[in-house]
Amino acid sequence: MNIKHNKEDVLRKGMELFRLNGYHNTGTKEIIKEAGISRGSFYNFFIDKDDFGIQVLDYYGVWSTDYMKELLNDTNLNPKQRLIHLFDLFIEGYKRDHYKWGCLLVGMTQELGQINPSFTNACERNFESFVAVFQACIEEGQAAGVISKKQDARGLTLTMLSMYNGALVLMKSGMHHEPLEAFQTQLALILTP
Amino acid sequence: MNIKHNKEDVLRKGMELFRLNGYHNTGTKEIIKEAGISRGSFYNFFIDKDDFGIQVLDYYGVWSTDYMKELLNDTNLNPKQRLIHLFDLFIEGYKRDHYKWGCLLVGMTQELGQINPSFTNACERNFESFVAVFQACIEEGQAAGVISKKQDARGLTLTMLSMYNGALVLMKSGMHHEPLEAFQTQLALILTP
DNA sequence: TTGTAATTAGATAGATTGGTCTAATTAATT
DNA sequence: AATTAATTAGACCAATCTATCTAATTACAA
Repeated sequence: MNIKHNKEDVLRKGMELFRLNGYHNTGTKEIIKEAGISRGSFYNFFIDKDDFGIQVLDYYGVWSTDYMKELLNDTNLNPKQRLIHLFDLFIEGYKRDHYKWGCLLVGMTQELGQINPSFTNACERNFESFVAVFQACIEEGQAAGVISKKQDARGLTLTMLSMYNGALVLMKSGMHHEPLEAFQTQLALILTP
Repeated sequence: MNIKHNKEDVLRKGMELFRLNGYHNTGTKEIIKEAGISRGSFYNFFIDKDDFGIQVLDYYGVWSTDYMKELLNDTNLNPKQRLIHLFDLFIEGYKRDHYKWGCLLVGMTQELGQINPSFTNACERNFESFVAVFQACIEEGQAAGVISKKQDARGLTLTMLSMYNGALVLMKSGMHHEPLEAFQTQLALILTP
């Protein structure tokens, strides 16, 4: 028997398409086709495309933070090493897929930020989840004396996330690996006490 | 007599609208109306919307780098101070306009990166212009011993640009001033030798 | 002034989009 | 087996978008 197509499959496929091609460049037609469901089912699951978009954002947020939490709980490494390891893994993944992915939150913020307040809220909400996860690790590292205290935990987290998101943008613009490498180099510098 | 509406006015208005609302969220209808020209004139100036989009990107690149060069030639300040001053001014501007602007290159990269190779090229080309301008200043600062040499000039430039672009994304997502402040704090740290 | 070029408003075409609806089929439940 | 619920394909609609075209007007140059 075939595996049943459920709501989560559609969300995952939508996440994939939006990350690759953006929100407006992905039609409901394509989502439906790629997810292998019918038009009727799509509009049973979701009120409209915007509703779907926001659910995709939240799905992406949970999907990402779950993985991040997992990596940042690796007690074989100290907090600083965990962060570096996490980004090493992420960047490896981008490289493997020829730098075609990007961060969905970055893309959606840019594309829909000023348009629809629901999207703005969803972007900020999920960015704040990212911040929370990273900040916990940085606080632990600062307390243990393995992460620099030159900037407070929240500020250092925002800096690190900014640096990473910005590097992904440069990567996607066609520079590929170089900005990621610069990020890795500088990350080690700013984390070191 | 009224000031004549020329091609440059349309480019400037397009730049403004694309920065505010994105490429797909801005119709030719709106561009034409806001620029105060006729439909016919628009398609006399530009082959199609994509052609217009790319010319807007290059216009934004020149417009930005011109201003950046001007600020980075202020010999009353040393190179490090010039960079900090430049970002202070930019951030002041964002604040004054209630954080509604963003970087056009970031937005276009995200929205059209994987879609149209002409756009990808235009984004990378203009990002490289930014890099060239910043890198010259950083090299000067490193040679003069007022900017850190922990990372090479190109790497430090990419890092700084990433950090800034990423902070703008967080800003636009609704966090407003906080990520910008974190950026300013960390910028001083990474530039200091 | 006359003739040429540029610009205008706006109708219109053609394609695509998001979203609804229906009638048939499949799956689940009692 | 009988009944109810879920899902399907795809026709369909209204709105929107890019782009073209026309006919009238304006600006400019000889």
